[in-house]
Amino acid sequence: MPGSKDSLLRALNPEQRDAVRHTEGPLLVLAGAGSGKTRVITTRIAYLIEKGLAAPSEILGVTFTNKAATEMRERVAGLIGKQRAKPVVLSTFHSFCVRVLRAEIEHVGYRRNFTISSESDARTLVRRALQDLDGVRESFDPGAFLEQIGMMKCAALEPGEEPPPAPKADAPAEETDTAKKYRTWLPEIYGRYQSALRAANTVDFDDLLLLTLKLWREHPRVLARYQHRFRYVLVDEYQDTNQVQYRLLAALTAKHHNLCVVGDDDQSIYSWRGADIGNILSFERDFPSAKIVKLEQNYRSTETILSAANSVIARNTARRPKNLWSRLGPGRPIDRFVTGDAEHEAKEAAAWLRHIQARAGAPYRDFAILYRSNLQSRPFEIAFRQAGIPYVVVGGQEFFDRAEIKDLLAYLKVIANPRDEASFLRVVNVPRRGIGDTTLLQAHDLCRQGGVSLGKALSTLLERDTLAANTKAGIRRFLGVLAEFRKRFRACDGHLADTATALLDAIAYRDELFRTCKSTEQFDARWANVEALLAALAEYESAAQPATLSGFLDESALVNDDDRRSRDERRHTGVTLMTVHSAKGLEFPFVFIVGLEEGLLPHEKSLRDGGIEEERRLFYVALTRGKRHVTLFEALSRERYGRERMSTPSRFIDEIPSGLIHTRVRAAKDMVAERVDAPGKKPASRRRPGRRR
DNA sequence: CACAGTATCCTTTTT
DNA sequence: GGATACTGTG
Repeated sequence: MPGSKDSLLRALNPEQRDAVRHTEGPLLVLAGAGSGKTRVITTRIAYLIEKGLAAPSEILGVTFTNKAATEMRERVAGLIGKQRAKPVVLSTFHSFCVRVLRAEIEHVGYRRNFTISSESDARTLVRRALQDLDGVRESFDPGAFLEQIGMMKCAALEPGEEPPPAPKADAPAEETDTAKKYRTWLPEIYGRYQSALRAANTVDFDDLLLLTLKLWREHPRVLARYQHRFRYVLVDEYQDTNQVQYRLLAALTAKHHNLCVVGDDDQSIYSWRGADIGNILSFERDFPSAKIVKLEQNYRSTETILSAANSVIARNTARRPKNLWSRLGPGRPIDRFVTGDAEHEAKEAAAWLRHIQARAGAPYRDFAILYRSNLQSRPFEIAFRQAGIPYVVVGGQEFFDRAEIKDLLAYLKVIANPRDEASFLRVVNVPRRGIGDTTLLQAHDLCRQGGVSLGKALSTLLERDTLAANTKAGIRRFLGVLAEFRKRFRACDGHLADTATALLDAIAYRDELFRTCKSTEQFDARWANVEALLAALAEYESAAQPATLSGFLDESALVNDDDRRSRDERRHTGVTLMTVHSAKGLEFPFVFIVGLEEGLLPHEKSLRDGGIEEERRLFYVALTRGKRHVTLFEALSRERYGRERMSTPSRFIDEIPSGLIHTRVRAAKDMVAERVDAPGKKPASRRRPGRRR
């Protein structure tokens, strides 16, 4: 019977059992790919509850993705029942921090109705900081600053402090002039960016963590409440934690010391987001008396796949040695296809998929196409559609990047948070109200003098009577709408979707959209997006306990479309197309890894930054997603920067013992010849003679 | 002030 | 190839 302690343990191997039974004190579970780490976490949660060591609400399980959080919730529910599982707090770091901050942010100098700034809001803020800084009209890239600011924030560094050294060791790379320029301006830009966020009562993703840490630091009594509440803390994918997350965990568990982290240093693939692989490598130093359990039996992949993966990852130096083994038999060799270009690659993949399907009788959902970057999905979508193969593309932010969605969300944000300047500026003149740059410039000056919101500044301008009649009318209408809907949303008693619909009516957004669209098809598509957002509002409304506007906005900032669905709803019948990053934690009987070329996997940007080991881990993650069979694809030529360019095979292919791979060249002979003879953009030394026939 | 057309930039991965 | 910023014109 599910539920009893013994039956919980019976399903585990000895090491897994060790990990579950060691309940007190710090514990590191080094869980190799496919070794049952989710099973350990969920069983451990169930065990703590069954043994009466903690009430469900005293357990906190932290993950990186919403998907992982829902999956864990479902599995815990499967072990102890839905009702008892409910009070267990299972969420991402970011969602957890939003919860904390919604209740306590006033302690650290923000208002409770703060909004979370989107990536594009953030870019706008940095761009403005750059513009204000006249004298430096060099062409700085806001994104580059944002990236570095993010790195500093993840390391818990303030604007004045020394940025973290580039985390990669293998390429010392002397500093270029541009890099130097960026470095000199970084503190200034970071400082301005941060004050802009603060003045707008907005926080970015990193602030969610950073401000929670600050809150706990500066208000020990607040921290004590959380320490008291969460007797047991479990962390999934610990290898992906950054410095701030590490400190949050250390602070939170300083009282009970019951911190259980599960991870695999070989699957650390988020250093670009500030993840610090050192956290998992030095766990026992950070948390003395920690117990360490290693899980090395793999229950997922064939021996062929595993030995390929093992020999690839063995080339990395910064890792804890481990040796994954499996009892699932050798299985089939890894297949590899050399194709002509991206379109050809996709067609061959479709044909190969059909072939396997016919032979193995596998349903579409058993297949996954894994690529390095989202751009690569297109040709596969086209080829699969042509071949009549159903598919689902996972990821890509697209939906929230649509102009109409950004507009609506900006309206909602500026209604929730009147100071949210980025959102304000996005919608003041949507639809056109005759409020242009000149007016806003005046308003801006007023803001700076008076420290008031843009809305206040505009109404002051109205009184001064220096504006065109048309502009004044526009301002009145806009401010009127904001005031009215602030009131209505406050009083709407959970009827968010209806109120939002009324808002759209009030600003005649549908007409505006129709006016700006070139064709009716385009209009239909874009209006459908708006309706999808309204539907999301309605869904949130019926799911959330108290449904608030802020709550919805938090969710739309932190939860992507795919995460919204439960595992059942996600059970589709198509082939899965996604990035290797989003495949982490998943498994498929048949995995196709595509675009195995130098510059793509490993990605050229990582090559420049010297992050080759992380790229190797990425390839390792991709390989270990496969259960029965893995196929590798590469194209001899690929469009890059809008131009067709020859490519060389990924170095990682050669890191797999050649006896495990079976290569087939499907590209035209002359293309193959051309590649071999091509006057090298890449050094010829990359190619080993005789590998291709 | 609005719009259209041109110039210019970049392109990884995601909470 | 594609999005976004800037420019010049109506």
